[in-house]
Amino acid sequence: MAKIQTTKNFTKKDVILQKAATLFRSRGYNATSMRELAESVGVEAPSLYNHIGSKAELLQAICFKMAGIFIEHIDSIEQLPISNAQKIERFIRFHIHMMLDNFDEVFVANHEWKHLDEPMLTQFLGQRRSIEKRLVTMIENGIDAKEFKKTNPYVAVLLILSAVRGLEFWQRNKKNIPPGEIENDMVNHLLNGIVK
Amino acid sequence: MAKIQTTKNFTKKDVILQKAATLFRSRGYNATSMRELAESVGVEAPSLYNHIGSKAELLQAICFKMAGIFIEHIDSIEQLPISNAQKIERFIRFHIHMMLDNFDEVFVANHEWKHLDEPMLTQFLGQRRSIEKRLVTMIENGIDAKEFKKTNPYVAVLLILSAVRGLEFWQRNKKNIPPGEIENDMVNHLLNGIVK
DNA sequence: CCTACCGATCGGTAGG
DNA sequence: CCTACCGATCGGTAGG
Repeated sequence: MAKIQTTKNFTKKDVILQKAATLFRSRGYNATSMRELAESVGVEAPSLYNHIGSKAELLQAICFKMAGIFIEHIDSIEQLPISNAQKIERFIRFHIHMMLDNFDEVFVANHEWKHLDEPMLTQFLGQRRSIEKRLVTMIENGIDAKEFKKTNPYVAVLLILSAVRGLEFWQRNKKNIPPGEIENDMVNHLLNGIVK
Repeated sequence: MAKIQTTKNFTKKDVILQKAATLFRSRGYNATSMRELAESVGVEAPSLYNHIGSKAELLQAICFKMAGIFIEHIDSIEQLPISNAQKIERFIRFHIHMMLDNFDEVFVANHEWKHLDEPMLTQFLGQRRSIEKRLVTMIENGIDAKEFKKTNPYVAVLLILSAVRGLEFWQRNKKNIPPGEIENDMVNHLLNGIVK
């Protein structure tokens, strides 16, 4: 029996979505033309519309796919029988892995969502706020349980999310530091600080 | 002798620049049309060109003005007779104040710089890298002086810069927390962590 | 999947 | 500072 060929299990739509993520990330949503996208896919611009409905639809697909992945991860974390500090640490590590492994898509969801049309814009912001709220609750619970110092939980969550998001810039600099070292240094910094 | 009127010491160009910063921040550089900008200034689009050279020039002015302010601040900090940890703390507080007081312009310099034309793009990235390098040196010196824990100094600098930049999102949420509390909580988190 | 082409909108200029 | 208008480019459609 021959081995089943799984290498090219991507539909044309998948390819378009992936190329769109790369272009939206590097040039921005508005600055990316459908002609550029078509060229990067290897067809003429009108041919794209045999696989997709519109440019806006591509942005929506990317943003909601990423939001869904984060929500799913928080769902799973919340049910674990571990301390709040450990939950936050898990989330930070997951977020870092997402940044490193799905750079283009996470970047687009983080920066280009503002070009979503209504009502998706409102819906997306609602999902993001929900993620933030659930993290805030973890911090609050951790403060109550004396795991964390007293601090404003919203400030802490925003600081953590933004700090990890900073790995965007890393991709450009590309210092050759092993990813594991980056991850551990960031987790230590965000949980325990850098001052001796 | 009448009191000299200083209230409206802004040139039309200043007004245009300020409105441009607000629009570029909220809608993005490419998504902002000169017609929108004109309307927000209160003239017809072609009239803008009596005061400015091009749309690209507006973006340049904003980006390099911000870069200049940060470079100037680091110049002053480097010469102070204080510890490296204190220098980093000063920079963090300065950065926070910039985020809170010059939100639109800092945001544009942080996010829309990628739409700069060459050779300004290269020049801007050079200035930014220079700022990062000088902060890295402060962290390195602090590690050598046993003020900071051993950690990758590039990771630490990127984490700090990105974390403070996260105040962008704050503006949207607008929880009513006094700015002083935000500032102190962030400084403590970035220097000493949140775990007890 | 292509060629041909659309209406809309863009940044910017001419001329006064 | 305006009206009138330009060439270029955009997202997307028609028709095959």
